Amino acid sequence: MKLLTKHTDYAIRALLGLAVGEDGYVSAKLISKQQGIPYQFLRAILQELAKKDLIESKSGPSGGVRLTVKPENINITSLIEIFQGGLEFSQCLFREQLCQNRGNCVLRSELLRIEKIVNNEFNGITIQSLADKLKS
Amino acid sequence: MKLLTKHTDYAIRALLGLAVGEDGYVSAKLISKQQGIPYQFLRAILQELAKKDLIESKSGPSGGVRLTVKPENINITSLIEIFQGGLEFSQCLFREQLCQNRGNCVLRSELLRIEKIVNNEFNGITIQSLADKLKS
DNA sequence: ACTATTTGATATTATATTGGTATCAGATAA
DNA sequence: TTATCTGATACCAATATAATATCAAATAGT
Repeated sequence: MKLLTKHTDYAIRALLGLAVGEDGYVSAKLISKQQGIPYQFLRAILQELAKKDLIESKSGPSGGVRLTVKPENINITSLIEIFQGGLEFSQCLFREQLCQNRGNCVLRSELLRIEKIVNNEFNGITIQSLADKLKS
Repeated sequence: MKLLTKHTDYAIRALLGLAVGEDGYVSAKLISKQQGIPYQFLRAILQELAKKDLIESKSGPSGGVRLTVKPENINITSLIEIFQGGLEFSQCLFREQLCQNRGNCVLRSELLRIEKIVNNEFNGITIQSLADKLKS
């Protein structure tokens, strides 16, 4: 069971690469090569990050993307939100009807509790904190 | 993103039903109806639970399944283990090669840390504790 | 013995999610 | 003008999950 999808995983790697690298625009092509991320897949991810204004882009030669937000202000929770629509550990218990029996509900409340714990943990992990760990 | 698959979800519901219900064998047919679980799907789940000796079964009319383990000794972590092979939040970072760059590793250690927290929480949730919440 | 009901075992299909690719237009630096 | 880049979008592939179907063996009641 994966907590992070490839989208989120690659987004973290790409942002981490931008954070620790030189200033200025970096092309998707280069990031793809450096981080071992499939090119077209990465492109889609970067476009999404640009839409959410975490990075900005420039077309043409010497173009690429660069951070617009400080690495310490980008946490994993927000990336999970963007690429996975949040965690929603208990969604499976809803489906069409909403809580057929009480048994669902007692489990659901536990799942929501755990979801909060995990979200809180991810809130504390930022691109900067990962970059710091990388250096040490 | 679902933390529990339907297998685990249904297993919890079925066990919870057995725990709060009358003693003696209960047929899959009845559990299926009571808990709103697809019959054949439930059968497969019950067979798995029987193999793991959490329940025992009897064929024939008036047959069915019943608990062999006290509800307080069945926790969610063990069910996740049976039906999902554990959580393994960080598996996505391995794949074929093992840690292409250091960036993976710093994230991986965080995921492992969170995985432990979640496993610990699920360890504290048992069929009995859910049954208790159900009554209150 | 016969029948209905149940589980054991196993194969198969369906659906949803995730992961990845391809294409073409528009921007821009040299 | 050309090569290099992003924006937008459509599409395909692989995998995991969810669900169904079938048949043999066990067993209780008659």
